[in-house]
Amino acid sequence: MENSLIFDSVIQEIEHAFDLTKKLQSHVELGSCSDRLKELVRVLEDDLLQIVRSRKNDVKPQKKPMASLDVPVRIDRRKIYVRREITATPFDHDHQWRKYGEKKITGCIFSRSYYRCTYSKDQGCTAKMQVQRQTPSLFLVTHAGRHTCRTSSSRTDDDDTVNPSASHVTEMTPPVEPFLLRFHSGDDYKMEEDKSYVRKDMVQTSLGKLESADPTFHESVESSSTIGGMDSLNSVALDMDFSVFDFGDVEY
DNA sequence: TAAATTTGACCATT
DNA sequence: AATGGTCAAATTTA
Repeated sequence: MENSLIFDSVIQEIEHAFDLTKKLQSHVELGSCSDRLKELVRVLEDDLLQIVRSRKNDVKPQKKPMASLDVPVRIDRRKIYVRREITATPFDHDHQWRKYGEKKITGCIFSRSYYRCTYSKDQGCTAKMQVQRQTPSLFLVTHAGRHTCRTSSSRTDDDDTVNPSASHVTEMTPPVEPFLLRFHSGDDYKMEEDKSYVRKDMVQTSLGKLESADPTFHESVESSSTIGGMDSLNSVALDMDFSVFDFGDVEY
């Protein structure tokens, strides 16, 4: 029980390292670094990728990793229940959400989106949700607070319990088509789809809705001929379906 | 035209 | 000053 949580946390850290390495590699590839250095970074990235991939061969944590995950840990009034999960399908069919903000987060490629319950106003429901796209196909979803609203679509629940009857999760369509991600110089990034780069401001990332980019904004590729691992990342990401990896209380 | 989203401003925290 | 969360006016969508 406890172990699966730790296991997932470690994997999470490695994935983070992998992401950082990709960043490093893009800088190295585009810069005037020695071939030796470029090679080293490639090896590093490959090694991390292998570790992430090996996860599939290990014992997967159950869909319901911990009983305690289902029990909101409430300490005091200043803290509210928070649950985080990484998923390729950041949908919540049981509740309606209203987006109220979007923010560029330092160190993150994609913007973070902020949602509150649609009925927060008329029913005083305080449930909130953040969606942070981390890779082309994975989203970190942070739920904060519990739904107190009563609507036709929300069932009995004292929800908040992670309740992915496996079918409910797996039958959902992935929010976006797989596509490649590459970094450009500086903090800029661009999407690659069919050998074309897409301008950053053309990319919509709210709740998995990815608006098809305007073709007129495509640019040709110059230097980044082979940044390996990106294809691999895609496949890895798609292999990793729903899993809960963390939870905790957060001050508000 | 009501509801939902977008987006820069605003604010609190560090 | 930088950062992240929220507000709210403008804009888009159904």
